[in-house]
Amino acid sequence: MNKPATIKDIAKSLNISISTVSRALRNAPDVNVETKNAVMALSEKLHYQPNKLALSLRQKQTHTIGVIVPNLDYVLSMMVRGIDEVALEAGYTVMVCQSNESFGREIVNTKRLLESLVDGFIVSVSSETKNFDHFKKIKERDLPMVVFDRITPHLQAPSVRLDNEEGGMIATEHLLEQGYKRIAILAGPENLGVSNSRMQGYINALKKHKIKVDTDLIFHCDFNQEYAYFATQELLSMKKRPDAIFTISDRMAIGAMLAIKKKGLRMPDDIGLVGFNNEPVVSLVTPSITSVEQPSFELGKVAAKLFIETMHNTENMDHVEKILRPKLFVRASSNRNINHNET
Amino acid sequence: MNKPATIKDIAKSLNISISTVSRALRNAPDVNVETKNAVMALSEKLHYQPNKLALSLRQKQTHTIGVIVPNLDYVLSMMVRGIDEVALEAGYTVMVCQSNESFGREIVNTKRLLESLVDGFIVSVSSETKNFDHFKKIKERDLPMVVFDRITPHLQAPSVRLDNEEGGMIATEHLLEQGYKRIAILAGPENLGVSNSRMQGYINALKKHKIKVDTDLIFHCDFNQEYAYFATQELLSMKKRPDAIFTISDRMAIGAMLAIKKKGLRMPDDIGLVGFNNEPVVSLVTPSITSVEQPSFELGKVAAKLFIETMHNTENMDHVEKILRPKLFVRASSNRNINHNET
DNA sequence: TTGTAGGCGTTATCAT
DNA sequence: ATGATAACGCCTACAA
Repeated sequence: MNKPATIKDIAKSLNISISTVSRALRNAPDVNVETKNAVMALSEKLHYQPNKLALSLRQKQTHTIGVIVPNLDYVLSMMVRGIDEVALEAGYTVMVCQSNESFGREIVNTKRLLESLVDGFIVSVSSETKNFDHFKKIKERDLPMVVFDRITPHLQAPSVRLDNEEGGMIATEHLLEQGYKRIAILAGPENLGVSNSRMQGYINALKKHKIKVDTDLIFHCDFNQEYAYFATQELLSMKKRPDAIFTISDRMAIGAMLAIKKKGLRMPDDIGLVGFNNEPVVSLVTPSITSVEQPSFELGKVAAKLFIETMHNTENMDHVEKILRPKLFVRASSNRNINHNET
Repeated sequence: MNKPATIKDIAKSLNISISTVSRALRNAPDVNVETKNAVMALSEKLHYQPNKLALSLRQKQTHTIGVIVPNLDYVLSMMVRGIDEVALEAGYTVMVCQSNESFGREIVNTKRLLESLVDGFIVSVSSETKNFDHFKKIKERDLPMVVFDRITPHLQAPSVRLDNEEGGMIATEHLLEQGYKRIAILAGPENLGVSNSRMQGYINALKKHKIKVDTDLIFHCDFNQEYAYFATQELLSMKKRPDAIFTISDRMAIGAMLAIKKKGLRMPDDIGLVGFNNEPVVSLVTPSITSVEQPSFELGKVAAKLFIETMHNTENMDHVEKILRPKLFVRASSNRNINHNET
């Protein structure tokens, strides 16, 4: 009872050939009803399950998708859940690897998944990655690959991403509408696409409103809370300090908030603050932080769907680009209207 | 160039037999140095990689560990990283499935992983699970299984967990030392082991300090922020309200904090608050929340190590139980000493 | 309608 | 030191 039953066992037990069993199981048209029933009954009884390894070996596909992500923070783990959901439904299993934002780790993960003979990849590249040769190996094997979230022009592949420019735009315009005049931006590393796009949105918004872009108000720093804290301290010690800060992630917004509080400034009165991602934490802190939401779960689903299309499609789809729209959630940190009405 | 090379290709190309190639590759002792070198060189050139499916099929093991977790929140994702770390080093690949705290989903995941022919399981059971038949199938297949974090007496298997009783104990004693007299506890669902253990620790601490346990101060509610919010509101509207609350998770602590603030009470003066897990969020809110930390990453590593031991060990290890110790991080929400010195 | 045989990529057991 | 062969579990021409 402890080793799984095989078609061979069934065949022997029923005194028929293996191929007949095989046919019956996959109910081929040309098999006698009686034998089919007999096979079905027995396979049921023995809890027969086809051996995936044998199948994969034979069919040369594992029905597995390799997913590589830089980390599993709130946003990405939601995206992965979206991917998982769609993949499962389509009969695929998902293998998730974290690169921990490390280039080396990303290479190792790619290699491991390639060795695991996944049928294709859904990838979000690490912030450290500047060389893309390891991904080219995927193409060389003719495996489908979809990039999502952190996309890059260096990779020719169908992609799914947020309209980060619009995200930067609506965040900045919101601050302008609230009457803020000197809006600073805490951007991420200079080579990171999402960061640059959000910053471009910020610049576009300013231009649209005929406001001169002041490069002193543009700050690049690492993608985390600590750096944002120190960067904000610098910003706040300028002779003409900004009266609002837009950070391109919520983690950075938290860092900025700590620096603002330490300086003794109040939000939204003295200074406005807007983050990005709309993670749960922004509504837990005081004041709650306005943030740009991206439809992460949905984005993951779209990525998986696109992958499956790509897989079933013979023609090249590298040019396909799905772009989802962000949405602003206004909260206390930047809302002068509401706050004035509060007790 | 697009299909991976096989030993067959190498053999043909070198005009030697497949088995010789196989031996050379795994550098068996009885193979001519020259041929070995030739094989090595060519396999290098062709980027030969053994086909894992074929290997697995042959050896009847996939070198894959199935991991089932109720969710991927902060604590569990750290644990999974710990598992991953050790597993990788030992040559295993990890397949992670989330049950989303759902019994049905847990069954499906078990089934899928079983079908994927994983070599064994590392499991943390969902809060909804009361029937364990699906896990018994694992045993029936003679596959090793380690349970971690959310363990249960219903499952006979080696286990790794936090000393939750001690966690409840140190949290409660800390509150007592800070001078709090009427300490309430927000516990989780009644059937959840971790919850009961932490509560037992709470009770033990009270008993140790000769304080009568008041069942009115023991509140069971769902494991999340919202329920904790409402439960706290109820607690605070008692005629003799508690002067401290110990919640068995940080999420619940946040809920409690919101209710406390809404009621206009101040922490730590009017009321003390201690959470559990030491998630990053507890140091971001105001006031920061005292919390019991569990060594999650370490716990994951221990679980994986135990798994590998179990796998390589013929004798039954079901009785083995590894217990890690918690540590209290004192913060503003319960620290009357420090806070009195603050401006 | 059913059975035979070959193959997916690998290793292990025999021979040679 | 090397080769032929069977086997892992399954599928699919092809033959019967």
